[in-house]
Amino acid sequence: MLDVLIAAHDHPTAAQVLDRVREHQPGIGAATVYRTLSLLVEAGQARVLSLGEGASARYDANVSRHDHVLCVDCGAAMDVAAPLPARALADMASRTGYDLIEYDVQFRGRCPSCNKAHRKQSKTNEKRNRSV
Amino acid sequence: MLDVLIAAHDHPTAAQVLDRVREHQPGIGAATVYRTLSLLVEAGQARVLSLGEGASARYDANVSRHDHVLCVDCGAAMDVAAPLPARALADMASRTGYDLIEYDVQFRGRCPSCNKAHRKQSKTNEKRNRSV
DNA sequence: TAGATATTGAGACGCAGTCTCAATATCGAT
DNA sequence: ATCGATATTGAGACTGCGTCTCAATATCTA
Repeated sequence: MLDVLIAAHDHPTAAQVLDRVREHQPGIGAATVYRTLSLLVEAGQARVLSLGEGASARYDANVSRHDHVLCVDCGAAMDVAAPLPARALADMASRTGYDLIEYDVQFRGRCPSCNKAHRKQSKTNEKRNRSV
Repeated sequence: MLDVLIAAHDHPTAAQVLDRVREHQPGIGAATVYRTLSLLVEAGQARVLSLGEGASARYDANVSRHDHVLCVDCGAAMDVAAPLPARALADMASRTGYDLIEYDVQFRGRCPSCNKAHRKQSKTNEKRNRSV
């Protein structure tokens, strides 16, 4: 199960993890997968990401500190590093009075392919913004 | 309704917004509030935040770019500014090939009061970590 | 082998949010 | 003012994600 997560570099949702695990182990129950996922997170073997508000939780086997770039159209997520200087963290802590544990930066934009589609879209169709 | 949001500085969830609106307008339906909230967001009058994975969406009338510090215990959120240098954004864009629209930084930690409670907790009870 | 304990899967459940649709309100023309 | 067209509303059904419950099964220990 961790293997599945490690093999996946697309930050799958729990549902996707479930599907993939089922390919190897057809009978497995959803509860088990959700449970195990939580255990992995608790044990520090995986992380949960909240990428975007309506979106469901996504899992990442990359446990080291890193950030994400997220495509607003297709939802693709990629890892990036955008470390804040240690000073910034310390400043933030003293400024807010919080005891800071971690942070991450989330960039939102359009991936190259969605970007292309988007330009075409808005050229042919300036006013209407939903549908097809 | 926007007034409610502007008056609220605690980044309320949709449900909280609903409650508060109902104080002034008892008969209002949930659908209307959710709808209006989405409209406000679409119109750029409000923002949605995804603070933490299991959490429900929270709304913020502060539309300018800013970041958040979030308490992992009580969920309190406060605004902070942690602007990235313009260079960093441009670098990130060229490095990833994404067309970046926005970003934000999310700090997680413990607010002063939860922090106090937490220390006391872990002193009296080092092994057990859940329950009372 | 027998009993105690832990893990599992099916399905019930809960919750946030969305959709549907009939009822009501608003607007515009006459 | 009156009528009809259009837009907005609220109640409640519905959906999807995730959790809880619980009986069945597996594992472990003596």
